[in-house]
Amino acid sequence: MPISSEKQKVLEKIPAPLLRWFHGQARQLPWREDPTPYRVWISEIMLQQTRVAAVMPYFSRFMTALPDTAALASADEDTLLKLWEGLGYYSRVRNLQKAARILIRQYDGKLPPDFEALLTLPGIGRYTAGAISSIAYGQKHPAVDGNVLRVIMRLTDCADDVLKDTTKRAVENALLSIMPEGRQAGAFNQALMELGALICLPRKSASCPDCPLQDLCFARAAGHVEQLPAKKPTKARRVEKRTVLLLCRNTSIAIDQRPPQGLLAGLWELPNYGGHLTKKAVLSLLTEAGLQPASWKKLPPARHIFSHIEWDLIGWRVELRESVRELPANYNQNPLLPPLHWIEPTDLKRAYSIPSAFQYYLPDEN
DNA sequence: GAGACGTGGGG
DNA sequence: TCCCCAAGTCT
Repeated sequence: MPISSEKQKVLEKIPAPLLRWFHGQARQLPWREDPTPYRVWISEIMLQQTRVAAVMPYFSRFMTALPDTAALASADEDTLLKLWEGLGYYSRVRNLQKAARILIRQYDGKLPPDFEALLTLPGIGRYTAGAISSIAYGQKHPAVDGNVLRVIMRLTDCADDVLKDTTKRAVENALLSIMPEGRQAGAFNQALMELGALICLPRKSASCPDCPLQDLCFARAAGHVEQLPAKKPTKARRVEKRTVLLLCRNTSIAIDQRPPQGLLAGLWELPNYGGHLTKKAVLSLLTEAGLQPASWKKLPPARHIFSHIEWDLIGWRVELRESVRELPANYNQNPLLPPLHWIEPTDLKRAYSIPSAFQYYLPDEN
């Protein structure tokens, strides 16, 4: 039992000062202006593991391009990925469309108000289902994200591992018993998150003197604020050496499309290979594919950090012979070289989604 | 339960 | 430079 009855009593004192603070200090955010179910849904998906500042431009653009579930359900893959390019966790946008198609088929194109029904939709887990049902529909259901976890673990001076599902469930239960009904349910959830985002910040960044709940906070009283929330240490990410090729032919460059599953699924990329390839190795690769290098330039090394992988990158810029107008018919039979698409750099920006992992080797903008 | 899944900002 | 982390979900 992570939260004693004594602490549960204190939690009961939270809603009033918290809501008062929220109504005075809440940020004006695009999705708060007109919190329709669709807008709340899209914003919540974008906000998963992603900062408000990063989401802002994506949200407006997305809402303009795909203003409702019908538009989302019928959007083509390229449009979808382009709208998400740079946001990361690309399965989110695929799930968004899967869910939209389900909504069209089963729910008259609308988000259902019930937590349980929302939970069945792809991409919607307990947090998001709680957020949509409370914010858009005024249903009394908690929405426990990283902010809320931090706030509650501190208020109750609880050192349970917040990465554990049982901890999250316990917090949901504690909140369910103290949160208000109706319209205020959504405000309460947002207020908790807002407090975590603006005041009850991680580690040394916490601004306890500004906190509307400072007098109710057990961690503050015990001097434990900086140590909470507790998390099991993260495992080191694995390092992968890769070699990126910037292949140029006249004004065009070569890109290929990543497989539909896994890391950066379906996004476009510069051709790249495991390991750090020597010039000789790249030469034999290209020669086997029937391509004729004319000039070479070694590009500076770069490091790209994903959540679970680290790419240790080197790159080669290879100018192909202009005389090679047509690619050899067998080039895409070469298992070493993926099917290449030769495109103008301006078209790349216009129509293809490229993960930021390749930014270091993309031709300069101008 | 643990690992896959991105990116960029801030201390 | 390095490390933490941000409105999580799926397998």
